[in-house]
Amino acid sequence: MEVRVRFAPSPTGYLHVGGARTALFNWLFARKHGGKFILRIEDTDTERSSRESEQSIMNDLKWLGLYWDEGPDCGGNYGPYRQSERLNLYKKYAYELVERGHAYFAVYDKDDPKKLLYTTTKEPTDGNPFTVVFKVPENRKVAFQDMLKGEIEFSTEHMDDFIILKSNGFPVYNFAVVVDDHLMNITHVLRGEDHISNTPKQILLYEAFGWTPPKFMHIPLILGADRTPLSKRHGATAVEHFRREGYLSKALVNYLAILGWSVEEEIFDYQEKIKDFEPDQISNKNVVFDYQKLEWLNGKHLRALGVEKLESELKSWMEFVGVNEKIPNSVALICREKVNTLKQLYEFAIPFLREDFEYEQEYIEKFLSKPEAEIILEKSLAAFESLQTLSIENVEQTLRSIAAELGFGTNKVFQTVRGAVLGRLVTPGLFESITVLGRDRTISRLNRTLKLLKNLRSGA
RNA sequence: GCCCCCAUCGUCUAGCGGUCUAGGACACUGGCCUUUCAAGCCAGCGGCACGGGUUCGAAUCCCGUUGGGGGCGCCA
Repeated sequence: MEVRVRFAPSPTGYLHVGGARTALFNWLFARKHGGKFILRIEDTDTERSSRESEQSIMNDLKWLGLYWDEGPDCGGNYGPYRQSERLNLYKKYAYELVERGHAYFAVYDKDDPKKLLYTTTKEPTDGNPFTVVFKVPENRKVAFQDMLKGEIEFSTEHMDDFIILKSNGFPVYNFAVVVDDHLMNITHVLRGEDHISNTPKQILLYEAFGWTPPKFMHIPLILGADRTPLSKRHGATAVEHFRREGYLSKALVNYLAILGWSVEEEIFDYQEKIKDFEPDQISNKNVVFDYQKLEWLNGKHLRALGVEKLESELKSWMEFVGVNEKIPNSVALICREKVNTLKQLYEFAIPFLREDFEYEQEYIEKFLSKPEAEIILEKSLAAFESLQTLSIENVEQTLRSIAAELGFGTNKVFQTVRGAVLGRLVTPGLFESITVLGRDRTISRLNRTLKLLKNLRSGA
């Protein structure tokens, strides 16, 4: 039988990392088994659902590379894939349950909807609002095999009858999932652990219909550093935020995969990990989201990128955040050695992009204003003017001999020059930086700094 | 309150009764490298929640306690 799994977000906000992880595991499972990954939008909460949120969730999923085979945008043989478009189905099946004696109508006072008037098994026609309520069998054990946690058993003595169809005609979550998962031929339900206690209710519904339930797997939740549910208080949770901050989607997915899943080599491309994915290898305890490890991992991915890939990642990130600038590959290549995200890389590259870069106050105080600065810069200027082409080797040789000639430490000379050509004290390697800037720009920057130095003198 | 799930370094984990003086990764600390900052390499710090069993032997099995998480909606 073909494996069919689904990711079923409710479009009430952004895609957060928890949802992304659930989606990833479903995607991995489908791909591993050559099955289908379905996207279903659970928009039965008319108050909170929105099309904007649905769209942003789909955008984020695509950015992560978690493409679906069937969904509201691309269709499929089991549509519609938006629950709000399946209302007739839910009504039909809810009424069928009433006919079979597993459910009943609950009628409320139209002036006081909280007040239950009576229950009946005939569709009410008195104009009062009514719901369809599932009748939970008394004193039954409901058990299921969870793919991660083994057998889980509940007793119906702790369960009350529950509404399956609201008075506005919309289904309630527990009912809609069952109808949809069955009708869409879902074989495996991989979802968050917060759904464990919903499972017995759903199984009762499958039984009432005489349907076979899918296999269930409940994935542990992601927590913040203080072990409370991950929220904005702990930092970012939205996938889009990480994108904005300059994380690579491959790195984010890699981190999400590794979070609770132990593998020999931690750094990988999830596309190549499909064959190794075994859902029962996932840890069965809640995990704490570690921002530092994510950043470390992103740095690893960033530095491993090929030149063209680095260029295109940088370009699409800048488009995404609305930065209008062109970073030459030569600059990107030397900057990425020092940073972990595209955003950090961009900020590191700024002094290379603008001739009117600013000087850090610390540079001026600690180096430019020192008496030795002028001679260092003038010597450097003269040296670079006499060089035709720059290479890392001859730049290094040039600067070292200036230090030797003047009898200054290399640190003093290098830092003075570094600030003179880039305005900052923390930059990529000096020799690489100067080589990338090229002879002319290096000379004009040295001149500019020398002019500043003189202004400083006369002003003082 | 009731029901369910979970429990190894700060964090993510390896471990599935003896090979564990508990291994790895991130973080942290120190060293090397060195032109700043990183990267890289090396070293160090640091843990089986507690109490009972079972067993010749327990991080590993059982029970309890404690702790954390989830659920108990005309939310999903």
